[in-house]
Amino acid sequence: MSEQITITLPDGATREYASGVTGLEIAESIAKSLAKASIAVTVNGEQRDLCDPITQDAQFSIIKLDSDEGLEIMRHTVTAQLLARAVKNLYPEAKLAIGPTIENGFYYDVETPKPLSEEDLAKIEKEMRKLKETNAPIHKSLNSKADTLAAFEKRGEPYKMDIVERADQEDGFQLYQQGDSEFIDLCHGPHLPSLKHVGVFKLMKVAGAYWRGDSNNQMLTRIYGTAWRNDKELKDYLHMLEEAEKRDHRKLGTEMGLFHFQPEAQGSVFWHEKGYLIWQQLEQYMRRRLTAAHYQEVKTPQLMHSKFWEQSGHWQKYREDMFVVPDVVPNTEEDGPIFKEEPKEFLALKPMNCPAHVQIFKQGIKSYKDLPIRMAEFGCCHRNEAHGALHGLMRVRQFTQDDAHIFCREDQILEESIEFCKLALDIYKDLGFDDYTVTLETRPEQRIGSDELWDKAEQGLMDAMDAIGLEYTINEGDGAFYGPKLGFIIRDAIGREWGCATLQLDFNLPERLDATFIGSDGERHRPVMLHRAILGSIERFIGILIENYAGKLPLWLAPVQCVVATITGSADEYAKEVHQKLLDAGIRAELDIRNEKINYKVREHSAVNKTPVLYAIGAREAEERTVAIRRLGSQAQNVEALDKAIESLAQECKAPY
RNA sequence: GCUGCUGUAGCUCAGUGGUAGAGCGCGUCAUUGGUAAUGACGAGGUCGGGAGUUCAAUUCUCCCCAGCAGCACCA
Repeated sequence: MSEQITITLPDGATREYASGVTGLEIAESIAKSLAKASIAVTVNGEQRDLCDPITQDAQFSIIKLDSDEGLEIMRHTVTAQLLARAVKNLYPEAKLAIGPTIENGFYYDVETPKPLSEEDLAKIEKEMRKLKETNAPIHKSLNSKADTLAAFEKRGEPYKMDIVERADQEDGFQLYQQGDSEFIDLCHGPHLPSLKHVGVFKLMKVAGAYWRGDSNNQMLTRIYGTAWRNDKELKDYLHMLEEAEKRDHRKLGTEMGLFHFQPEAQGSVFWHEKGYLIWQQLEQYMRRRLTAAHYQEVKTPQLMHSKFWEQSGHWQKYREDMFVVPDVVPNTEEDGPIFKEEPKEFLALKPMNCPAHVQIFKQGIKSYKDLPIRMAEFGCCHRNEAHGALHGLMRVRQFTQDDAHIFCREDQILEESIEFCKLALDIYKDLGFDDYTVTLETRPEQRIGSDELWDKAEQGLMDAMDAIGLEYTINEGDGAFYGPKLGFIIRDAIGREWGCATLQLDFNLPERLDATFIGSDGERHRPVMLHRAILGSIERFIGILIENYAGKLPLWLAPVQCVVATITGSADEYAKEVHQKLLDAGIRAELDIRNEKINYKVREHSAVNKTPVLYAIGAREAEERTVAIRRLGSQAQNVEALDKAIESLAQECKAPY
């Protein structure tokens, strides 16, 4: 086989090699040092092992550990080779499932007779280090389905066998092996050529996970770990984790006295006055934006009869997430049953606002000239979320959506979608989020409506995106049961992503609930419904804001914008006057004339309460009618004349819209 | 809902088979101070709930409940 192939390097240079040349050989032919640093290669856009033969002309590049791909390959090797083997060494009866890489690390799912706990991690980690010390080379073999199954059967690995059995291919199964050890792992690769390329790693935690992600299946132990090129990278990462923990809105919310939860109302928020001030600022800001965008605000019932939800389809498709209330007078006898009679009629708390909005639309006769109707509601919804899903403000059972439904003609979809996207992005900018991605989520298995309607709906959203030039990725099967949706995902200050805004195109509900308008032809037509939200849930969005700003909210959102703190009791009277002037100027201000030192007050209002502005008032300020201004996060003190200071602060406290 | 871990003062957490401790916070007093914790004293707890083992349980066992992490789900 002396056929020649042409290899094109990233810089465009080409080189000739005999067919069957390996990535390692190519690297060696370029430079010995390069070969040493290589851990894998990319051949025509596909990652391959260094030892894979290349048999046709190819675009070729070398992957080193210093690239993102290289780091991911290293993590992959750490989990599949070190972690998996360490577990098998320590617990020979363990069964291996899968071990992929994830953001910042990796995990491996294993089944052990006794679930592993965090205490086992140190032992496993030690074993991993021992294995790494061997610096063993990693070999790969290609195997037929039968041989692969036999190999895993011999080792008692039912999960691996399941993966192989479900695979489409008949051969070419890649098995990786360290040196001459008995241990093998199935992997699509590539892997490091040798364990000596492994950097630093740390096992983080264990958690339960279902085999194949299906809650009907066996629960496995998932071992999480992280791996980096060197100690510094690991340290930085651990530091970032600490930072995320510090920003936890549950912790900050408690410290700042914003809200609390208690067991009798799990998943529902007790908003304290300060937390509710944030809420009101946000809600009022949204209301101003919606009004300016020609939305009309409405309010609809919490409790509605099951017949209503049957019509909307929620009773059939969504009932397990709904709170259902029997329409029966409860029994008041002591120790008696709660209900004397078997309830026959049921009401349900609304989990969504849309069907109610259709009812408002249906009152009276609508003309094509009335459309679009943009109906908004800060709608309080209840959903019976699984206990384990509840998480602070991020996932609650009672939440308020900044919801709206746009009833329009088909010819108005494009413009309405475009206007919505512009509005959403502009609002995010005001709220401090500039970084976002967009997804299109298509028809799920559980759905109502014909395939033709779904085709039309999905196409409609794609057209709108194309018209604005917004890039999007498609998530198959993630749509709502009544229509496809567009999702806006914002990225916060420490790089975490949150799905918030959504635009859902719905041809189904108007039909189900028989909403019509009279067209220019005098005939009845179906309106299209665009379900849309920008914040998503106000509760959750406040949680995101708190974490994004680490509690240091921008002035216009801060529950207390300015604290007037006295240095000495002799300044109390003047401080009271300053406080009143701030209130008169519409600034949310507090007065602190406690018998405490200024150091104490500064710490409390800054570090604990995160108040953006502090006016320190001593005898000097009272004498000169000034204020000493201190900003959150700064040591600087600015002395300004009282009236001037308040005037500019009032200006600064204005909401962005 | 599933798996694992946790539950002690308002908060953060020590601790023990013989009914409990710290720091912060809170209250009182002293202190009137100049920018990220002034000092002293004091009050405050059926040790998540129930059952069991035991002479004795906050401690050990079991069952519930709740919280946390992850899974599944999702705004």
